[in-house]
Amino acid sequence: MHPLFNYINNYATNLITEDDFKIIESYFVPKKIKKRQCLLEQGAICKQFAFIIKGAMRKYHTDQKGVEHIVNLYIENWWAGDRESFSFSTPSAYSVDAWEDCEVLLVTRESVAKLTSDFPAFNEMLLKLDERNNISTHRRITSAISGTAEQRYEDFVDCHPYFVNRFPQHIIASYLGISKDTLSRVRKKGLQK
Amino acid sequence: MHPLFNYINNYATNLITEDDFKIIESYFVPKKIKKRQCLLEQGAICKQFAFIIKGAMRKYHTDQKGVEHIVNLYIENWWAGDRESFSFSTPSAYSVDAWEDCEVLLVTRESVAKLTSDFPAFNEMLLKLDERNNISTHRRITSAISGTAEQRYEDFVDCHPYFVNRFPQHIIASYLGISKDTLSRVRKKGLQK
DNA sequence: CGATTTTTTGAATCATATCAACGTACGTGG
DNA sequence: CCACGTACGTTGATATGATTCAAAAAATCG
Repeated sequence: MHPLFNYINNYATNLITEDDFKIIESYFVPKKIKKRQCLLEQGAICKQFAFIIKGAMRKYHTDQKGVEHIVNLYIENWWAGDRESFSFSTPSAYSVDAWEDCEVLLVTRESVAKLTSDFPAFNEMLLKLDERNNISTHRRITSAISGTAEQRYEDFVDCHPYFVNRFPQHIIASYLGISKDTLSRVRKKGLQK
Repeated sequence: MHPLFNYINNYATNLITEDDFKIIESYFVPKKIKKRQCLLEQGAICKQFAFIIKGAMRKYHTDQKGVEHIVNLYIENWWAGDRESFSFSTPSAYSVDAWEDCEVLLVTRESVAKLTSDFPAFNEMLLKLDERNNISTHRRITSAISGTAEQRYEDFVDCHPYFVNRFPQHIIASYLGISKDTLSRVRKKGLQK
């Protein structure tokens, strides 16, 4: 079955049929994104969200000094994009690019609005997605403000084991807000236990 | 007009009438919470969310060493509670208590479900609230992983000026994940500019 | 295989935490 | 109105965890 079909029905209580899904699917535009290619560039407006069928992506902010800070990591069955820019059509503070070659489905804000009103299941999915997102970012903040580098890495491994072997350490370090050198030492220390 | 009435219509596009609001209001239970009194205790299940009419509250996590980490601050026209525990009836990792004497309106999960299905405006409000929350926590994470203590305090003042004179510095320091001593020094430095 | 990316490691440095002491402000009860 | 306690803020000295930088080692990829 199509990953997006499963994804929607996974979240919804009023399941969609395969016929429904054909209509839903027609609102999405398939695209291949090569490694390092951008879906969104900092300063631009996020015109579409991407549902990842295959591959891995990252969202990052480049500061005044040119340093990239990884804000989110994404793999299959995740949505990639900048919500603020997408919803309000404001210039994004983030870039999104492919870390691996990707296959994604793109959807515009207008399509989302249409799908939301036509398909209760789609609406429900978005709701739960938002809820889940809220909860997980909340946890991430708790970890970020209260933990040491070591604790934060442990929390990360607990919450996102599927990222650990999918992204290199320096990317994960940036995601955690610590340096790659520190992460290397933290991991070494962890292994000795 | 009632603050909650304004709040809902502020977010909704299909406004509610005053008659609608009388029904909506009937689902809420008014309560006064004295300073330092808990709405939710860590380990308990969050049975209700509080809409704050008057006063200020905080949410915090107490770690193994007994140190409190402030996770959220709330004032008038904010919702206080732990979403994860509220939605999934799991023990909460957080406590919520009153920092000032408060007047709140309590609502249960069942009432929220009923209100959501009966009043599209209420549903819409919750959606936008979630969206707004997602965006602001996202910004907070960006600030937390990429900035120095000084930058993080500046971001905080930018985003939440109304908190600055409402909560003491040691509370704000904890919210930012820095020590009260460091915050004191950061502020001193800031004044000299 | 060579080229590139990623990881490791040590040494020096820096930012922040910690601790303790003191100063200040505020509110309450006498 | 004063005296006291409590909470809050500031400050210096010191400790510590994390960063930075540079270099080398290891892994990955075409």
